[in-house]
This record gives sequence, structure tokens and C-alpha cells, in this order.
Amino acid sequence: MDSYDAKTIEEKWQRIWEDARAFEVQNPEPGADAAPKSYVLEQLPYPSGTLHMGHLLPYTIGDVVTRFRARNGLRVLHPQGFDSFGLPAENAAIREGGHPRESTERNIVHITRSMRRMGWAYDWARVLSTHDPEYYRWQQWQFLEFLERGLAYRKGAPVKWCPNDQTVLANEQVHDGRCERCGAEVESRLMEQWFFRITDYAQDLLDDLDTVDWPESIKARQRNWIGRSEGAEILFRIEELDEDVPVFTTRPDTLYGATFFVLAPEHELVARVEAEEVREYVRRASAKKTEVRAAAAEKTGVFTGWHAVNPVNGERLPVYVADYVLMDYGTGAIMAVPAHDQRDFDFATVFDLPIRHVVRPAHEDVDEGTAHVGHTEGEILVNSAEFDGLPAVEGGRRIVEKLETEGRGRFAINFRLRDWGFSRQRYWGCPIPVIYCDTCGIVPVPRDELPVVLPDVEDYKPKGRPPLALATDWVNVPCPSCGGPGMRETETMDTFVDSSWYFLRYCDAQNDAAPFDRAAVDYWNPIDLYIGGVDHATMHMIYARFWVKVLNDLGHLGFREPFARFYSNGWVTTGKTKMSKRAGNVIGPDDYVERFGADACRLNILFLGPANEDIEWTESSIEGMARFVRRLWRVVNQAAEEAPAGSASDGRLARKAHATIAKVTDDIGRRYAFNTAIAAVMELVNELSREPAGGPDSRFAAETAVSLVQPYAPHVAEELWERLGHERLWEQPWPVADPALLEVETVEVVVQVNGRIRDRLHVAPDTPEDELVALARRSERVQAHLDGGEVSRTVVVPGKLVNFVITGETVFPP
RNA sequence: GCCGGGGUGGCGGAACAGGUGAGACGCGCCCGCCUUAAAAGCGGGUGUCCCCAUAGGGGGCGUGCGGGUUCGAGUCCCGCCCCCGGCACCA
Repeated sequence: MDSYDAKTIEEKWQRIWEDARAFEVQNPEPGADAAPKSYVLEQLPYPSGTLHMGHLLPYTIGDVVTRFRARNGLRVLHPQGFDSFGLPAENAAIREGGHPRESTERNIVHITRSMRRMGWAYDWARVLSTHDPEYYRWQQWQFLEFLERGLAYRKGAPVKWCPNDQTVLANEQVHDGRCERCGAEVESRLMEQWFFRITDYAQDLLDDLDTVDWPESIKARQRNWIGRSEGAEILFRIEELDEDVPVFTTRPDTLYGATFFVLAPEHELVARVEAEEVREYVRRASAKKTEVRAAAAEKTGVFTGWHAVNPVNGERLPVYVADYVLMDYGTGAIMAVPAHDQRDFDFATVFDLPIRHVVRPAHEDVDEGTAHVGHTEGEILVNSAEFDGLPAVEGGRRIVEKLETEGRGRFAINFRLRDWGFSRQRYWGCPIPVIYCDTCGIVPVPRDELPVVLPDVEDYKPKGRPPLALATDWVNVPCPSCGGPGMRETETMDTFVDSSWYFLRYCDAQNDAAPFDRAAVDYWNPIDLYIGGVDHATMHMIYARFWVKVLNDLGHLGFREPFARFYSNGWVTTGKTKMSKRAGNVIGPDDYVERFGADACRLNILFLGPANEDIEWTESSIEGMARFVRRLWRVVNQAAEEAPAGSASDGRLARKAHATIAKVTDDIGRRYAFNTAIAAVMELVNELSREPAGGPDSRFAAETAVSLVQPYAPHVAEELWERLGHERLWEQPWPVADPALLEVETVEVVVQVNGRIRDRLHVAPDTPEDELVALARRSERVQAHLDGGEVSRTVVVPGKLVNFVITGETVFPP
């Protein structure tokens, strides 16, 4: 027998799969009966220079599932592509010179080669890159659809600005007041921005989470992010201004406890204060970053001299400006109830404002000197005029109803989710296809002029203005509407737009008349298994859901959720830190593929632990896995050479093979427990190695092991399959366990006395209960323990155990 | 603070529906075989404490801690402790 040579085998089979177009899949012909399908997809990768172990996990999971489902008779779509716009390439170009396109495309070539070497079964005929004009052309087309329906709009808004990257950041890209990308401190700026009206879909996005099969933790994050709160909007009149100001509150039951009123520094009315003290406070507050405000030890604020009238009792409340009230949540104004809100309490303490308790437990007293926060269950209203004594929740409702009849309040729902600001002052992104005209305003670029191709520029360095502004030939164009002078939009789209619809394009990747054909998209979607990391749980996966809902409302597709099932893979870590380019601790697979082969790497990454938890990379385990592959090689080769063909018996080895089929099928197909499936195959190989030449059963066991390991180690599996005298394992039906052989001939039934095992019986699995009890009683060792006690109860689990419960002294014999 | 996920051998982990002595499978380590030697490979051992003993056998205790339910609990319930992740002046 020749020795195992991973490199030769892997190259051989990769060539064969490629020549056979083994993993390319066709869309169904229009009108034809659509075959049962499965759409398996890993989150779109950014094409950094090289693959690392962190990438191996999701892609190998996707590959195992793809190969498994294909052999189970499904038509499987498993494409791959590149999220190739974005800051890293642009920053690299600024740093090292060259065009971002050059380094990006070089990286794509390199990473594609690495992916092929891993043997992942992708339909490369559908590959896409988001920086390809043929891709973003259709993104611009969809943007125009959004724009025309008012779902994309421009407004001035305070935005998070990264002074280092010279660009606007989404809220999600800011962590602890710093740019998540470069770590620079984020500033706040007022700028005209493009927004998608995702807030229109907030309730929809929340409700439809109930229809998808995702881990609860991921759903929880999205719910958290959307942040729905129920409450009321209540109008307060500011006496001195004669203006009504709405506030949002989740605690209308505490309205009688309001003792002051607060406006956010950015609130429009604040501009009307003339006192220099207030103006100075507003200036200082707006310079402060939100996170610095939040971290402040003590609440700050300043009295405006105004008073707000509480609509429910006519009380005059002093109006303050304080930066603990945020302009971009609710209405930017609050009624302050220090007795029942910690923040208001803190403020009231600093400014020595009155604290009035209006909600308290029905049957106990509260300390009036502290804030009594966040309770409504079992509590009643006090100090609340005619509402006294009502349960808090009902009281709140009655108060709002009363205000409603007076036109001073209404029930309201508020979301934490904000509209999605998607314009970026950077170069390397999808151009926004609009033209500004002094006469016509914002004019969409006509669809037949798409794509608006990103022009080359001399200098990508951001200078506060987008680099595209420097491409004057490109910028200055006639207005499509009136023909007068116009200027192109020089901002580009957030790359999250690119990844909001790429999974649709895969379904019809070559379409040059539309983003995609609806029938093709409706056939393949929703995605049956979406695989990726938790870090995209709130941004990408909310945006893509929003995008699909809009396209559905516009009639472009027939479903409302893109990701029917989501599998969240863990991180690969070294030490305890997540492996990432930024952490500088990446270990690439290339070296290991060279030394041990792609098959060993694939097996290893899935064997290290449950794939939905973090996995620590260890050098020694891959050596163990290489050992397993060699062992498999040796044992199967020996069976191929020496074990005769013929029908398998019902002996131990054949039964083990059937049990392994059942286990692996369930582990991959239902449980997504990729590690235990490998362990099961190892057990089978261990048994086979005891008698590799043992007859037809050995050959059957060898074939079974090879067939079951194929999703994980497809190259060596194909090679061994061929040596066993067969061909094209990747097309063979997945093996089916014979239920008759899953039954073992004899089972061990435990005999317990008071739950302690005293003997074992070896009996047929279907031995009836009474017989089991009789056998158990006959046992000498059991007898010894039954002496001196009376059996008060006998528990029998057929095929498992008999338990005698005895009363009496001799529970534990000496 | 709120939300989510976890605590099992020297290590990664298994035990999927409360039902066989927990610890599958692998890593590491130890002993042996093979070899001039090494590598590779092969065989065996490996939770912990105790007892009788020549082989071997027997028993106690063990899944973060404390209670509980049950004939029976890693698995269910109550109360703690600790770790990881997310969100957070969100009114």
C-alpha cells in the first residue's frame, strides 16, 4: 500500500471537481417543477490578503452542510463572493500608494486560490465582487427605487465623525466613543446625510423575528437594538414661550410626580434662551462626546428661567437644560420624576429639587428619600388626585385616557432604532447616483445611464470633503432634468448597503437587465442556512432584513425574511483572544494545508469543539487529526485490498456501521453537532482497524466510514472510494441506516437497589418487564441487598434498568 | 443596571427525551512492542480517595456552592458565587 500523500490527492480531486463542474447548480427552467432546494450561505467575506483559521470555521461548516444536503437529494446553492469595497483597501492605498482596486483585486485572486485549496464546494460560476460596476450598477438601480418612494432621503443631522478616517460613522461603528476601525475619538458634527427610512420598518423587523429560526441570543440582540418601548406622549406648555412641547414617557403613571422638566441641549427651543449662562452650557455640552457625557460622575444642567405646565394638575415646573437628556431619543424633552427615575433623582439631588413619591407598594412603605425605580407590579398610585389607589399600570392608562380627551396626550410607541445613515465621505465605495441641480434639486441619474462608475482620482486622502469632489470632470455634468449645470453626489454608500442584497444577486448573477429575476430569487430564497459570526447580528443582519422587506413591498420579490435559519459560529481564538488581523495573532491555514492537507485542517477545525462556541486553536490537535486521516487511509486501503465483497452480515461490525450512519446523519442533519459526528466516525474506524480484512463486513464498514467522512474530508474520501472500486462519491446518495440493525442483540440491564447498581443482566432488548424483574430478583448479589428490607416499589425501564426500592434498615450493607 | 450564554478529568470536549457504573472521541502524559536509532506505527494505562490482595477484586466520594423534587439529578426547581459576551443617561 502506498503511503498517504495529501498534496497529490487533494490536487487531483480539486481538478476533477472543477472539470466536472461538480458544484455548479442551475436555476430551474421557468415553469418546470422546481426540485427541492437548499440555499446555504456564509456571510460575505472582506477580501483581506489571506485566509486565517477564523475563516475556516464558517466556510467549513457551510461546506459540510452543502455536501451533506447535496447527497441527500437537494439542489444546493452554495456561492461565494467578496465584500470588496471599504476602508481597509482605501487606507492601504493611502498608506502604500497604488489604487485600492489593484490591491483589492490582487487579494481576491490570492484568497480565491486559498479557498480552492481548502476544497470548499462553491459554485464559482456565480462569484461576485461588490466593487464590480456590474454589481453596483444594480445597487444604484435599487437605490433609485428607494429614493423615488421616499425611503432614501437627505437631512441635516448630528453625526458621528471620525477625525482620523475623515468620515461619518454609523452609531454601530462607534465603541466607547472611539472609531471601531482606527480607535480615534469620535466627534459630533452636524451634516447633511443620506438616510434610509429603516424606522418605518421597526415594528415589522421586531415582529418577524418570531418567524425565523435563529439562536435566541441573536434575536435578543436585535430586539435590544430595535428597542421598542410603550408609553405615552404628553404635551407640556412652556408658559413663557407659549409653546407646546411633547415628551415621551414609559411611565405615565408617575405624571403627578413630575417636579421639573428638562430639554436636551440640542433641542430647538433652547436656541431661544438668551441667558449667557445657558448658551455657555449648550456650547460646552455639544463639544462633549455622548460617551463622555454618559461617563460624567455628576449630572449637570442649567435653569432656563422658563416653566412648563403639567397638563394633569396645572403645576408649574422649572425647565432645565441638561445633557443627560438626548436629542435623538424620544422628543429630546422629558418630564422629570425624581422619585421614580434614577437619573432624575440624581439631577434633583444636585439641584436640590423636590421629590414626590406617587407610586408605592400596596402593602408596605417606601423610603421617601430614595428613588423608587422601575416597579409597577403590585403597586398603587398615591398623591395622584382622583387616581389615588389605582394599580400603577391601570392608573397610567387612565391618566393617558384623560389627557387624550383633552388633546394633551396619547398612547405612543417609541423605538431606539434610528434611520440608517448610509453616506460616507470616502472614495472606495458605490457612488450614489444623483445629481444636484440648483433649479431641480436632487435629480436621480436616469436608469439607462447606470452604472455611475467610480472614477479614478489622483488622491484618496480625505480632507473633510470626499475625494470624489476632486474629480471635477466627473462631478460637473448637466442636470438630466433641465440640462442646466449640475454636480454629482460625491459621497459613496456604506458597504453595509453592498451586503444587504448580495445573496439575491447570487441567484441570478449574470443578469444584465435587472438586479435579478424574481422567479430565480423566489426559488432559492429564503436562505435555508446562513452562517456567520455574531458581530454582524445587529448591523448587517438588520439592514439586509430591511432591504428585503422594502423589495417585497415594491413587488420585486416574494418573501419578507432573507435568513430562515441562522447558524452563529464561534470565534477561533489563540490564547483567549479572538483571531483577527487587527489583533495581529492570525495563523493561516496555508502552512498547515502544506504539512497535513486540507482534509486534516477541515476535520480539525470542526473537531475542536462545538462550532457555535468559541474554539481555541491548538497545534497539537491538528497533528492528532493528521494521525486519524493516515489511520483511515491505512485501514480502508487494507480493507479495499483484502476484504472480500459480498453482503454484510448482522454482526457487530456491521451493526456499528449502521449505528454510525444514524449518528452522523442526525448530528449533521438535525443537530449541527459537527464535532460529535467526527468522533462517531473515529469510533467506527477504531473498530474496523481491529479486523480490517475480516470479510464483507469489513468492506462494508470501510465504505461506510469513507462515505460518512466525505463532507468533512472530501479529497481523501474520494480517493479511498475509488480504491474501493466506486466512483463520484460526491454524487452518491447519503447512506441510510437499517433500523433492524440498529437494535443490538443483547442489552445490559442494570439492577439497582435504592438507586445503587448491584448487578447487570444481559438480555434481549425486548425482554418483558415481569421477566426482567424475575431475573433481577434471582441475582445473588441483588438478594444480598434485598435482605432485611421490604420491596416497596419496583421501577422498570425496559432495556435500561430495574430498580428495587426497599424500606428497612439495611440500605447500606456493611 | 438590563439582556444573553456558560461553569464537567492535566487540556479541548461527550452524555441529544431525568434512567447502566459520569468522563465518548481526541490532545497530553506514563508503560510496553517495533527500530541500530529516531520518526511513524502498534498495544495498554490515565477522575479521586480508601480497603483486602500474589493475580485480582471490593467500596466511598466526585459535574462551581448550598438546599429541594424524585425510586433515580451533570440534566428539573429555589437561593447563591464566579466567568464570558452584548446593550446602556433610551426617559
